[in-house]
Amino acid sequence: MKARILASARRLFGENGFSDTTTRMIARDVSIDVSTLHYHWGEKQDLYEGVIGAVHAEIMERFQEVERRCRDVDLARRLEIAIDIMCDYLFEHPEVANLILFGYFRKADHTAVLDINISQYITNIAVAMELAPTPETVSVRDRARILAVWHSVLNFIAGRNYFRPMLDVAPVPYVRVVKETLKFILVPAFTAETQASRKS
Amino acid sequence: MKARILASARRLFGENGFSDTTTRMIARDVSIDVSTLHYHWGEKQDLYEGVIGAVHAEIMERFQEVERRCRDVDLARRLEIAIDIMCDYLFEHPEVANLILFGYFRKADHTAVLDINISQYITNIAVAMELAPTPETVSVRDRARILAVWHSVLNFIAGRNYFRPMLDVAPVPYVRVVKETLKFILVPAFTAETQASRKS
DNA sequence: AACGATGTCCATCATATGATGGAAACAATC
DNA sequence: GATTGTTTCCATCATATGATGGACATCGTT
Repeated sequence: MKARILASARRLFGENGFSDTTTRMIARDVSIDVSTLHYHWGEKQDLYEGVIGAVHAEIMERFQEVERRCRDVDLARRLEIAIDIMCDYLFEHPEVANLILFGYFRKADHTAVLDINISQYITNIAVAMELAPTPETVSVRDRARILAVWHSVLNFIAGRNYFRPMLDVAPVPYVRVVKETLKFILVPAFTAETQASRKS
Repeated sequence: MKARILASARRLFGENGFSDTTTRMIARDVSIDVSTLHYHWGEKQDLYEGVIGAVHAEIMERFQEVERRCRDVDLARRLEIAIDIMCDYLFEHPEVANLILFGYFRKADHTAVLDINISQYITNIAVAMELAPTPETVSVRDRARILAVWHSVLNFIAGRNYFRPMLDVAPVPYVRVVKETLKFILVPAFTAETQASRKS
């Protein structure tokens, strides 16, 4: 039951955000009483943290997958692999994109465990892309650049119901358009610079 | 008074979103009673629409400025001008970035006037960049690409308190990092393709 | 000064929401 | 079958919030 509540909370928090999701909505979605929810998860905030924690763990798994599949591959291909994996994951779990973006806006204490640690994600990607040898040596520029792309992925997916009609494409092609767009923007930028620095 | 309420509402809605901003918060910010607020603006939703309307008008003005300053300038420079103008404007009015992003998530009727019409913005930029001769002829690809950059701008600014410490830069350099990052990503991507197509 | 229009505040209402206590159902162990 | 621990539900509370009605104030016009 605790797990069923978590799953429902994850979906609803993702759809409506923290404030616009009531404990009663979640309870009704699972067909239980509100007090049962509180029995298992304590207060609303605790349930929310449970959701964030689970999502965080999932994302870290995906990054490890990126790292595994990027070994002995050149930069352009590494970027493509990273985009493909993250897009596939997020399109399959679109509530994750929403949850992360909602997190930006929460006026909570951003030092808490509650927060999804974006910095960690960014650094992980940078290292997986071999833009730097270790997490400590990732430059501000590279982090900012990865961040920009990470934003784009999240926004394309969190705002899919908004942007898809605007682009006038069906759901399946939309995935393709998003991937192509990201690759189009990202790959030339990074590979061009790397080639230039290698020439010297 | 009506204007003072609007200004306060704009700031607070931008900080907290629609649901987490109460009419009492706004009233207290302007040092008036809640009923005075309702007297001037009707229900909360109407006030919110007032804010969105004002912001929308402001943004359209900026796009016209972009268009003016982009005449008789080559593509790379046009892109830089657009990024500079929009970044300067949004860094000066960061609540605008928040309001637009909050709009993505609102579960409202997205056909209403309430919505900030992103599609219109995107098309306007594409035409100003001379990626297409008329608004009707802007391709899906170009719209998606502009959209991706537009996302990045908004996220960098809406999430500035989140990302700036993460990048470990001071407020002033942060603006520079954001602009540089956007240009780094955007300019090569678009100019490379244009050059390629012009070569043939 | 009288009057009406406009603006502002106080008191109040109805509702939604987070949360809890206690009773009842259920399950496991002896 | 009794006992104990766990889970679920019903009833209820305290509070926050959107919203309104009516009284008072302010100001310009006559």
